[in-house]
Amino acid sequence: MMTDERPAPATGLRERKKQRTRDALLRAALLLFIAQGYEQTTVDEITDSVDVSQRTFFRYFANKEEVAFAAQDIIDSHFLAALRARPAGEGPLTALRGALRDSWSSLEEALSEVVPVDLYVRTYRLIESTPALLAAHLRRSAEVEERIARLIAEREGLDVDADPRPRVAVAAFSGVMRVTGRLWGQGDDSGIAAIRDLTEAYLDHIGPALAPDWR
Amino acid sequence: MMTDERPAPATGLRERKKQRTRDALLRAALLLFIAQGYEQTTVDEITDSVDVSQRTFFRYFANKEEVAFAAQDIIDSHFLAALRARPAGEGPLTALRGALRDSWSSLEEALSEVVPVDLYVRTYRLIESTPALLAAHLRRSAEVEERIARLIAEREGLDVDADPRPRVAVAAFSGVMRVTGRLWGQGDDSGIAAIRDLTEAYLDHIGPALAPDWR
DNA sequence: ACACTATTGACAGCGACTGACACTTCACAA
DNA sequence: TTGTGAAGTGTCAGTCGCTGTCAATAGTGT
Repeated sequence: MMTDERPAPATGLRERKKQRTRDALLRAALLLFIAQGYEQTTVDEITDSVDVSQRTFFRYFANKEEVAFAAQDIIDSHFLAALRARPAGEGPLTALRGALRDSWSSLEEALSEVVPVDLYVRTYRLIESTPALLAAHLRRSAEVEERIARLIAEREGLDVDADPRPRVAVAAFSGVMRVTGRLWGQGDDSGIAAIRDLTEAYLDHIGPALAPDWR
Repeated sequence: MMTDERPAPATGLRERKKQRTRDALLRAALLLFIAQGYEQTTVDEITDSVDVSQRTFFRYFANKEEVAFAAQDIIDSHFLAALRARPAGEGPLTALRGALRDSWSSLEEALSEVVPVDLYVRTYRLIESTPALLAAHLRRSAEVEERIARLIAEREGLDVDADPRPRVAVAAFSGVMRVTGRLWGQGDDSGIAAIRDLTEAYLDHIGPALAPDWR
């Protein structure tokens, strides 16, 4: 659920052991999901392949869904961090686009510490094509949007609940990102560069698309 | 799941009986959801209070969620119908706003044939505040958005997959509607007029919010 | 009145998830 | 180094959403 704090130095043997089982569960789950589909994979299958009890799985992940969003968690907090790092002088949309660029560039590195990048890409496709996961994804995204809106409002010294602009801007921005994310998942080119360029291109159309007349 | 066709004249006694059990299940479920919360209500409770078997419930509704969206179904198809009815000459955003107006005005009547309006309002609040239902709501909305985008593309004689503008425009528009829907659910004034005015006001901010600088 | 078939109830079973409790294993201090 | 407390885990039993099956019942058209 979007951890903001770093996992702490991990001192004892106990900690390391925990980390290892969590990793094992995560990878086993994602591989199984990709191989057989999300709903076709039972929690028992996951835990059997890691040789822990089913109960243990639910001690690490609140539910079966959550394991599918481990990578997305990182991406989201990565973006939020990038946004916070943008210079205060920038306008809202400039900051958002800048944060997008920044987070794309350093993403692969941060991501691969937890999950191989190509595994993430295939997981993302799975999320987009599995109704239950897509629903969870959208709900999570809504939470992130709210946080982004608050950040933007803060940058501009506004009250989110009084001025509509922060939420409206973020809604438009996020809407475009949803569209490009979906298209990326459906398309052939699954590289990080592809989604980045696609998003940039679509963001450029946000102005023209809102013109009263397209002709 | 978004019925486009009218329920047909309903001839036989059999049909009427079916309709009655469906209605009974629907109302009983919504009342229980509102009274005790969605997750705190079991399907058995619903069916017991209508005196049918649990199996019957699942013959009328694919899952427990679905029953919560019966009203939303009507609203969505109502809006789509309104959009289709807008004159071809209008620009995309004008048509969307027009459709919004049109559907608000005739909504209460169409809605109350299935569910009392105040029951719907309380159900909506429940959806917004119940994570599982919110997720389902967002996924359903995403489907509606796709249909809207296709309609807009059709109006403008464009290819949805080639020109980004239809999806981008709809994404921005829908994003704003999500925001206002959420605020409406949180606010005190739960009348239809309130959400209508709020949405109109927020839509007016979509241009300014996208300006490079807000100062 | 008579077959025909749509609708239902009863029952069994699966999979996600939870609470309770006992057991193992690490951590830390005496 | 050893004893003690706590953290982590496994086992078991149980709830709830949901599905398949099959026999019983109740409208329908002749």
